[in-house]
Amino acid sequence: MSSPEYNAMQQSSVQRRIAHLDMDAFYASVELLRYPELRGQPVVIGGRSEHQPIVGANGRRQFYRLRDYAGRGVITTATYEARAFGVSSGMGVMRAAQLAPDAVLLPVDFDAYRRYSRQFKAVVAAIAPQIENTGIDEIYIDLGSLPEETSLLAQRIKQAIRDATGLTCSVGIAPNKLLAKIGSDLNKPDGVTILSMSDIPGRIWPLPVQKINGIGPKATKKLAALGIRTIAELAQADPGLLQSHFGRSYAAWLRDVSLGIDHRPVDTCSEPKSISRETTFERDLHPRLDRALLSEIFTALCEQVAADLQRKNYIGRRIGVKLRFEDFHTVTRDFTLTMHTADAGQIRRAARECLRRIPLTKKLRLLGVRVSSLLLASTAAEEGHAIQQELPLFF
DNA sequence: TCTGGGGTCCTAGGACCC
DNA sequence: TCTGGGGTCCTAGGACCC
Repeated sequence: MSSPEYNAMQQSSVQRRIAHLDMDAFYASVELLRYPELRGQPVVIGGRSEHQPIVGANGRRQFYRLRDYAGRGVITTATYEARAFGVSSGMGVMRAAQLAPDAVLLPVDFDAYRRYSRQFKAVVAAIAPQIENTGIDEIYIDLGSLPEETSLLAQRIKQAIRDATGLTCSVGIAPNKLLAKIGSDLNKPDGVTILSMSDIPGRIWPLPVQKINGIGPKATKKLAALGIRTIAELAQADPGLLQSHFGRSYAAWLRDVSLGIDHRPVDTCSEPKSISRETTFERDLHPRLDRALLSEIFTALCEQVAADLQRKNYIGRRIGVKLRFEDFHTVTRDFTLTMHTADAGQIRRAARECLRRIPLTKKLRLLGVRVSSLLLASTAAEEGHAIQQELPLFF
């Protein structure tokens, strides 16, 4: 790209000031508040739920170690000490146990993480109210309307979070979400990174393409096959080549992000699109021989989804199921009702119809139930939407 | 010793309608 | 026998994210 073209790109829109705030090793850090004696040790969160620490005869807590674990499950978070052994989130627990057998293993406690999540978001909102939720442990913040100098503002937000929760976070501040997100990762943990468009050649282009939010393992591999490994190489790539391998719209997006271009707004009021529950069985289940158990699990999932909908005040019209077979092949089916519902029985009947359309020839590993095409129940009532009534039992 | 659970967004074909 | 283009909804799958 020629320099005038590049300059034009930089000046093409009004400068925004957007922060991406990412809590450091969030789940693990919350656990360390509860078990401060583990600070400084390799600790991982994950696996199944039976690994609560026990209090020994001497009154001291006894923790499970990774080497004691057998079975399914993945690591959701690892402390930086555990990451030093090569353990990372998404990794199978058994694989992690090979890398760091002495690391402490703790079960996930989502209720606790959600409490801390609400707390840190409330703290930020008191300083900068324009917040987009993007996960339990991260947010985007639109700082545009605040007068304060950028680095002071970042430090003030970080300090307020630390005072209120005892937790640290990393912050990236940039003219758009793409760069803010990359920035928050550049100085982890407990860091602040401020980027402007003029930092792109020096600080963004040397990074590997997978640092871009939206370029995952598949795209990284395809790009590598074309000899493209860094964002600089992506920026220099022939647009025609990219288009022939990735299609027109993804190729155009790749080019934009390689130049640091991203016009997405900070979305401060998003509604959920779907609500689901799924479970991976402790052993693969046979569709016929384990039919009773499967049926029990299936009913429970439908009831949980219905309860989630009701608690969050949503009704949905599209009901879906997800099956994963022993070979990890995954299929989905869904069905659109004529009316919205949050009723467990209605959901179960529709989901049952979906299941009937899947040939069950292999053992099952996972079963899930999903409701989408959601509507806020209160809105629906005001606007007179039809809501599916419970049918008589004999129907 | 494989690979959790909760999501979002995109694509693509077919039905159906104008 | 062959002949449009566009829009929307439904469904299935897949990539990606935390």
